[in-house]
Amino acid sequence: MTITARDTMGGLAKGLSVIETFTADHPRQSIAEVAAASGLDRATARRCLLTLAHLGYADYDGKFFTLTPRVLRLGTACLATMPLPQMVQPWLDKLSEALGESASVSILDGDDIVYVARSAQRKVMSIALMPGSRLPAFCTSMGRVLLAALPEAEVESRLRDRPLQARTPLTLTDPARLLARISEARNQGFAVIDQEVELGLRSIAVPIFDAHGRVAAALNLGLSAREEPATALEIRYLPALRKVQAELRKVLR
Amino acid sequence: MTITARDTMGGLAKGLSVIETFTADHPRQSIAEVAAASGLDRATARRCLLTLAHLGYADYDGKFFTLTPRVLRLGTACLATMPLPQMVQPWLDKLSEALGESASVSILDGDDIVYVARSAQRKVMSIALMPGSRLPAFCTSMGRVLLAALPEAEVESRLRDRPLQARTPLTLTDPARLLARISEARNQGFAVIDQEVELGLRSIAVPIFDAHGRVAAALNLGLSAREEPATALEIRYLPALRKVQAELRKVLR
DNA sequence: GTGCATCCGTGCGATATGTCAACAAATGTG
DNA sequence: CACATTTGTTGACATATCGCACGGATGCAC
Repeated sequence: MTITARDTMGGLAKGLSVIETFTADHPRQSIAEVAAASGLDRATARRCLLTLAHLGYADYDGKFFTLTPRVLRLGTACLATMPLPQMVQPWLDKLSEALGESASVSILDGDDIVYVARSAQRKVMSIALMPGSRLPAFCTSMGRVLLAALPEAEVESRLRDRPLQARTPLTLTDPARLLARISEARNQGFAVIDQEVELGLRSIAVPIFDAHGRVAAALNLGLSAREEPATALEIRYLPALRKVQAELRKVLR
Repeated sequence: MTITARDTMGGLAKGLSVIETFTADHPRQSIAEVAAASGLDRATARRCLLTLAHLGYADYDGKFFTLTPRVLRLGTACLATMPLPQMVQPWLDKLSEALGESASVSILDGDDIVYVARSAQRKVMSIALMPGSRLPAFCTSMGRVLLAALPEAEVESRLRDRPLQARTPLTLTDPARLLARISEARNQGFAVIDQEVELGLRSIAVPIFDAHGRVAAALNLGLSAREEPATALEIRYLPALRKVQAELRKVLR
């Protein structure tokens, strides 16, 4: 079935894009700012914003709009519909407790990985990660593992199309070398990252398969960078990850 | 300024209500199911759903729709715009580490408290709480403290209007007694809950004030229920909470 | 104050879209 | 298999809404 203009609602698309214009850099916006950021006409942006305010998704002080926590319902509605988080959470808790490190599960959404479950132990990252948090896929261990599950050509075009922004001096940004690392992850069945997201942080990830053998998500451990070489992570942590991977493979879908 | 029909966008309101029909109980819905749940005409629900699918907020297999992680962006957009989580996170981390217990900050949204930041230690609750998670205000320590900041008449009408569902045999559901406990929280400046949310779980909360003296949020500690009487929590944990409360009062807004 | 710039709210014609009804296909039922 | 029910889709019409343009308000520089 082909989608025609008759089958869609422009107003909804516009309103959602308005919500997405609110970022950490632009938490309070006037009508004109939202219009500029979303590419909508001011009159249209105004209608979207007033509608959001009327429904309780936004506050309006007569000059600026801000989003309200009500918007969070939309996101939690989504998380709640995913069976994955609830299935993996007990395993994450066991894993992180046994190893004394933070364990997480994420899935791919566009160019980002999205955390869907997490069991945090001591803090090694400067920012607090939580379900819903996003990180670029290309420089994270879970991202590499998830990208490795896609067709190679797809990955290649993705890496070429978007600018890859280095987050630390160690971040790999060369598409060719990234592709090589992703291939390596595909062949080995795991990925190790050494301080490419944040200095002092290493991580190791494995894919999570469902019963059909499809990649459903990625599981990782976040570790502080020590003196031992990054390759030691594989020996020390991979067996535990593989064990959870095998268990989840039995129960998923 | 009064809001007229000319100033709003029906399509946006309908689309958002469609998103909210997706819950843990209804993760996969057909057009007719969404129409019934949202009260929209089938044709209208269909347009909303096709639009969401077209924009990548939903998947469609020809029969059922599901939400995609892209919807999470809406929620995280909201969390990212809130200055509070980032301001309080370091304090939460310090507090939870020093006491070895989980600390959280939440705000009020309607009848629910919404977690906006959390630093988890050992697990005492059966469900994983995270930023964006919701619990009913009336039976939580943070909820009591936040309700105490509202006008008494407002609280009274809220407690009367909604049915108060007991979560454990210990949950208070009598409006009059709840009002008394909320008044107590207002007078004392803190609230203690003993296994009203979940058996085995106690918690103590204080309000977080901004520099103007307005209640900006609530801060709590989640504790496992032990043999000591619940009143002992006050002596053991209140000083640390008061300290963070005082520090945050200086830096907020 | 004047001129300039920006922003908000509003009126209007053109278009998009909601509502309702009808219909065909799918599904359930005896 | 015949029948009743539900579901997805389409068409037509009334209405909502878009995008544009204008006027008034506000703030700023000089």
